[in-house]
Amino acid sequence: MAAPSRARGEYAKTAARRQEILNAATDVFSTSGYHGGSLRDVAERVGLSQAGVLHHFPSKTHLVEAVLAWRDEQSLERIGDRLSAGLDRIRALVDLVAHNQSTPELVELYATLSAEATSPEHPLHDYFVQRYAWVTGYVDNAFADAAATGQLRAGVDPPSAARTLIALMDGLQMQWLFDRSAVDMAAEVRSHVRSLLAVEL
Amino acid sequence: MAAPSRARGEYAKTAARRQEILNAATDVFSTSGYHGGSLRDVAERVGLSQAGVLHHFPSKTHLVEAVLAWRDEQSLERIGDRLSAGLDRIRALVDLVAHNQSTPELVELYATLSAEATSPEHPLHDYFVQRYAWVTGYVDNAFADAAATGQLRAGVDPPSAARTLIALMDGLQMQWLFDRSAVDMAAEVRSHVRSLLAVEL
DNA sequence: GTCTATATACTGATAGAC
DNA sequence: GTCTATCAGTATATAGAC
Repeated sequence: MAAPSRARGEYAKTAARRQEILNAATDVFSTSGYHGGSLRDVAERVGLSQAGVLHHFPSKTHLVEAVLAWRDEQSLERIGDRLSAGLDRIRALVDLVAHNQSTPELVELYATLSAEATSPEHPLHDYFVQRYAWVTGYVDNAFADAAATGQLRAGVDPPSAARTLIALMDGLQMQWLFDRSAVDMAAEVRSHVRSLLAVEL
Repeated sequence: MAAPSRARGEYAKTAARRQEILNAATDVFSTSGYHGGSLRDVAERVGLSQAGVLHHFPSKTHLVEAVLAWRDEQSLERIGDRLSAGLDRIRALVDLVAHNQSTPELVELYATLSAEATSPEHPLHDYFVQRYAWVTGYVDNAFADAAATGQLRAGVDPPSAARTLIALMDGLQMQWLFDRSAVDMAAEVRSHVRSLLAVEL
């Protein structure tokens, strides 16, 4: 069997470089959005030429998609132990909001890109359509589980509760991005969730 | 007294042209944002050259600021009879949400621009900081009035209720922009407000 | 008031040397 | 894997004719 022509260390170096680029790109796209951010900005931060960046990611669109894929993977690792369901899932969500308060950069990334992507021609439009569908379904299932075991206050409709909770989270993020001392996102979300439940959170 | 060198009709024509440009600019900035939208796009829609547009508005920043000033003026005319206070103010807000459902373009304009403007270097950053401060105070006052007359459910904190209501509205708009059949913004807002009140809305 | 022409700068992407 | 050089496209803004 022919061994690969490069030693293992070379691959690791490439992977590390890709990671550096993804980090820099997160910075750039979160502050300037997709349209406003440039490959040259990204390249400069990582000490590479613009063409150097395009060696690792063949286009700007590929790059921004890779950023989101990587960040989603990370979020899933945080939340995503598969046992979580029902109220546990809601608890994990509240914890995620609390955690987000320590990563304004990521919050800004999703807020900025998703707003840009409401336009159907935006390269990330389909990504965010799918993302919203997935998140809504995820939370809806959790509330439906809770309802089935009598943990939901009377009159609370799971699908509506899901839409509302996600909307609240997104909207609080906007206020928080403009003034981080103005809002305690986790506290507001926790208090809202409590108002939906018939049991302790 | 020397009369102006132009007849009244000339001024009216200029004002009409400015208005055409503002309409076109609303279109462009709402779909592409500030960074993504270009003066040439605006000019093309209104049948003018790019330099022609810059005759009426000296820069892109002036133009987008004029768009927002004009739209704010319109919104204030809708909501803004000065007698509205307390619960009436909240009712007017819910009505505004219902009305917004017939103007997706405007909803998109504010959603897109405000997300872009979270970055402090964005030309609209200060505008949106002020806007959020004003809106939050406006709603906070309404809830405080309601609390003082016993119209608020026990345990509801006016500042928190204000932040939460605004967040809910902003967040619902995002979901609605991605899929207008997925959310009934007015219904969700109305139902949320009811859960805060000790009286009928 | 509107145009054409232009200055200046920056964009994403490609070609090819090393 | 990274570079320089470059292309073609677009941007905002200005100068000056009409």
